Amino acid sequence: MDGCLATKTAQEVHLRPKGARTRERILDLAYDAIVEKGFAATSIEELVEAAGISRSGFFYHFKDKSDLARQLLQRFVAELEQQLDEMERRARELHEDPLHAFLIFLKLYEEMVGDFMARHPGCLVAAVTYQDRSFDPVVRALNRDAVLYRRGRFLAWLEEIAALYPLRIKVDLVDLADHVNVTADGGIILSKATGDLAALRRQAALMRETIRLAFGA
Amino acid sequence: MDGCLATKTAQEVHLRPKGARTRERILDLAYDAIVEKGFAATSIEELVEAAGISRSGFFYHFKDKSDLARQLLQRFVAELEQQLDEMERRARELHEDPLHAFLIFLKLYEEMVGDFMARHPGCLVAAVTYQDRSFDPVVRALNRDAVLYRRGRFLAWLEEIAALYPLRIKVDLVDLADHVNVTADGGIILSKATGDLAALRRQAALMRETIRLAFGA
DNA sequence: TGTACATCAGTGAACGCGCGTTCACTGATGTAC
DNA sequence: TGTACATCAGTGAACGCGCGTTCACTGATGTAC
Repeated sequence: MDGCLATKTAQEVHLRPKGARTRERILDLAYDAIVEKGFAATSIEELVEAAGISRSGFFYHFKDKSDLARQLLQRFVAELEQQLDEMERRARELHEDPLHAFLIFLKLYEEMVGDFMARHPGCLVAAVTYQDRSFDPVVRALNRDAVLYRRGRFLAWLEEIAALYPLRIKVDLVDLADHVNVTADGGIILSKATGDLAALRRQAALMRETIRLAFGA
Repeated sequence: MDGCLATKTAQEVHLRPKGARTRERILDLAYDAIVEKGFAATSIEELVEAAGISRSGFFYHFKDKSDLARQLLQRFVAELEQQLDEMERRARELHEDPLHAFLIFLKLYEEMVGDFMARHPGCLVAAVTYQDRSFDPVVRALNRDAVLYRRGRFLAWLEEIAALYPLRIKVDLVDLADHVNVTADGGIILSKATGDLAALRRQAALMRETIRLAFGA
């Protein structure tokens, strides 16, 4: 979850072959539309119209509508993981101690979600999760694996911390790891539902505070 | 959000007029379907087939598909508020002190979400929020107001507490109030995405712990 | 450098299906006198 | 208690539209010799 937070890496867009550019444009349009109104309510017609190609041009790039969903989620998950990797790298660089590094990471995370809502209409993971049965089993499995992977990422880090700092509250580390994702997903829903775009960031800040307190820092 | 957590009050079902019973059955079926695959992907055809009536019978009970959404959300919000009222009443009854009453309330809340996932496929508020543009403005406004109402409910209680107990962490009370909802929504997404149905309850327990620590109890 | 062929990135027309919605009608139940 | 009428809770057939998908074709670009 929080899966939600990847940004577009639009670099060197003009050097890529034409077909890849069109494909990316369709994926961008599909992302926004799906997160706004759902997968079933997003028609191929509206996407190709916005992309400026014909309906059959779509089927040159995607086998069918399910294929669009699959490619979309794959790209999204890859970009997010890359971004988290980069943030973890920077945080670890700035502090040797795993707890302080994690708190720096969460500060970066907070900043990331800060402008996230300003740029994105929502979170693809939440959208997929909430229209589960609209997607084929491959997409559903992809989604589940991505969530579990992030759980594992944070859990490993938290175990490192717990080896050095005693936990001050009665909580399983798995749940603390999930809490990072839960805050992002729930925060995005809160922001979307209320229209208070800054709410997500404030929830991320509260989450960071919770982690800090959990280890008594 | 957490809006998600209402249960059906199926009492005296046999005393109500026939039409009302059919209408309720359609609403129940629509709820499950919408939360599973989304509003646009849920067809009137499948609902009436499952309900055992004809397609035109549907339009006797609902003006159009938007009307179904409106009635559904209205019923859902009303049931949830009623349930929260009841839980607050019981909690306040068990302890005079607002902080301890709130912690009792959160324990009840935790229990409620505990079997929630076992009985429900998801949360209507999250579903509506994530297919925002599939719904008409009335439904969207209804959704926003319901979320803000719950924010207000928890905020008032937290202010009562804060007048007696100093806050131990640097957080706005509004964000702490939102945190209750955020945990529910995010937790449901986590549970749905991973298939780990107990995850939601554990997140609720963590949230309670956070509130407890925030006031240094 | 020129020609032959292959691949890329599409077009345009057509398809059948399922969807939301309407409309004229109906049989069962409730109510007034 | 019986009859007249109204309302309730639907049925069945038909509608047009938009959707996802297919198919035969094409003009531009890239590659081999």
